[in-house]
Amino acid sequence: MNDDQLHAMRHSLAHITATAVKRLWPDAKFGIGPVVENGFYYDIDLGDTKISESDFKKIEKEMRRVVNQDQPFEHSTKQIDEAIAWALETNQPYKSELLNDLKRSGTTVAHDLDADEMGTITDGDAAMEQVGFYTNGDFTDLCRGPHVESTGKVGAFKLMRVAGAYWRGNEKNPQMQRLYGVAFATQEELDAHLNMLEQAKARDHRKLGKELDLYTTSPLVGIGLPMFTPRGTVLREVLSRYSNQLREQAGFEKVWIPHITKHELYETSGHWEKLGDELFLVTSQESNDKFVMKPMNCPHHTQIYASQPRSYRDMPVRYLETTTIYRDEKTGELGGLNRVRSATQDDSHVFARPDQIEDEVNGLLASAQELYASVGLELRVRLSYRDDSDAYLGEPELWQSAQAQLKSAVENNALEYFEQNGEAAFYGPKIDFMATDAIGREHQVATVQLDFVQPQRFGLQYTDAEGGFQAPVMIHCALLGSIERFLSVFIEHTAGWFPLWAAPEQVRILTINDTVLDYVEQIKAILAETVLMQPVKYNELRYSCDDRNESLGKKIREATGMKIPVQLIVGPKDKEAGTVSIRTQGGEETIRLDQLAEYLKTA
RNA sequence: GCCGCUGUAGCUCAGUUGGUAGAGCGGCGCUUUCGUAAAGCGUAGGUCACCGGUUCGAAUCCGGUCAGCGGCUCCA
Repeated sequence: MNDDQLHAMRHSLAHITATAVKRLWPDAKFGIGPVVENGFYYDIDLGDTKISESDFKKIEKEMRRVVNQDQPFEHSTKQIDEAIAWALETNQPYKSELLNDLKRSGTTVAHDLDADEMGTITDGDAAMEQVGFYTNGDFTDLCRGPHVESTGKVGAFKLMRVAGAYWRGNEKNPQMQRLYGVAFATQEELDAHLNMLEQAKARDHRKLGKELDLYTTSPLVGIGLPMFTPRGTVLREVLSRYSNQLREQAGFEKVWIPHITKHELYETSGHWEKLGDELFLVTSQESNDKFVMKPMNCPHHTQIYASQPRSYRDMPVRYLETTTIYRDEKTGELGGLNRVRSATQDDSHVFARPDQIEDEVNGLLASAQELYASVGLELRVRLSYRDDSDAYLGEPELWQSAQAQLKSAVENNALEYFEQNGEAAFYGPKIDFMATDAIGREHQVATVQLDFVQPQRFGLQYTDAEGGFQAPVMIHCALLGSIERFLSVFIEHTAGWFPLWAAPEQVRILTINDTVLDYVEQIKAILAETVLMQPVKYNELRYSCDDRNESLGKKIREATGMKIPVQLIVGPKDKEAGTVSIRTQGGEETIRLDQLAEYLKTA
């Protein structure tokens, strides 16, 4: 089956869903019913009646009945005014609205329409004379098609969920109920899809976050404000250390800034307008100053740069800081670690001369590549450039040179990339990194952004060789992005089986009985001296010992449940032979105790 | 913020048409000292998310609040 056929099939299922809903609720008013990834949906308004998932059984049953009746999809056309009359007669106000838009503009696509006129009645000249309809059985719908021949030819489907959706995506409009379904050509493909969803659910970072004891939330603290347990904190710190280490090797220096500031900082930077209601305000009982929680770090860092005069010989100046920003996101958006109100960035800012952009970006890209290779995520990048509009600030020549330098750096690093004009921020071009995880999902992670505007707004300078003053270019970069978001990706990518260097608990000794406790002390002495140097330097081994009075089977079960990468099983035989039995995901092996440190360092 | 669903022990979940709670795991105690995914016995845990209403009586019905989940919208 090709994509067009699959599309027709899914689209036909949207009609069949509407047919079934219309049979069950004859007063149903219909919005639109398009094809989406893996399936389709239909927007429905049942007035005060609400469909819930408990209704799916009977809707699906009715859908199957329609499918079994194998009703042909019959195409027909109506004159536009005739069609509008049809919509009024059949009490379908949403269809009527769409038809009026078609008549006026020849399209129903919201952003192609005049916002004021959208959905209003028109009686002028028609931009479109005739509109298409499809009829199956007793159900007729305004539709461009195409459809499969008849309702019997739709493959395997399943209703998935119902959700609120505003008519035409506008929150001022009535909210309809959106009925989602998935559909595939065969039952096998549907099962495979449902299976993939199960898998995704099994590795959901919110589930694993609890099972592996990584982070928690509390209604007393507030939603979107996660707290990290000792295990989760190890992950945060080891990732942050790695990210920082990569940049420290490239000449970055750590700085530190407070988490609140007078709001004037953002008036100067230009963020005050832009971030508006996303800012957390902090009231001072001592002064009249208006303070805010920092929603970003760059303005603070500019003030460190500005704290002393700079020469062109000092450039570039590179600052690095892992620190938390606060944004008051809409509550309905928050959840897990993906979207939070307190996000920790492994942030860095380079203040560079324009001719240094390529070298600096080059170094950052190399760091990103090393980091993502270590965590096993595949990267590709998007280069976002300006277009010809005047929405961008900064000299066009500077833009041109900077964009060329970015591209050159990307090519130099042999990164897979694509370019988009018109996607740059108003203050500069950027590189966004997309990482593909183990089950094929793509996530936005690191970014490298050039900034021509903030240096100007803050009046940053350096003295050039002729004794004149020049404005530096800022290069913003976060390799992990937000540590919280990165962790959600990392957890789901690894399904909680972190690589040895990152695992919160790397090694657990499991004893078979109490006769080996003295031997365990010898093993612990070795582990205590073992320090991993790759990929993170000075990564002291994190280990524990389960010497409880429990069966070995149970200890293995628990350690495996916690996804401890290396389990050392120690019994009388090992003690006698001077060995340890190593159990990993890859299998079991026995090595001599004097080989243990080397084994772990090279694992 | 809006719509829908959900909220019972630390965890996973039962709980009939309304008659003030139950299992497994986990915890604790005792016994057992065991070789690759759950040893045996005993025992303690709950203001059924919270607040209010209906009722002789509410985990159960109704309303509100909070939180979780799925979407919409917003942001990139």
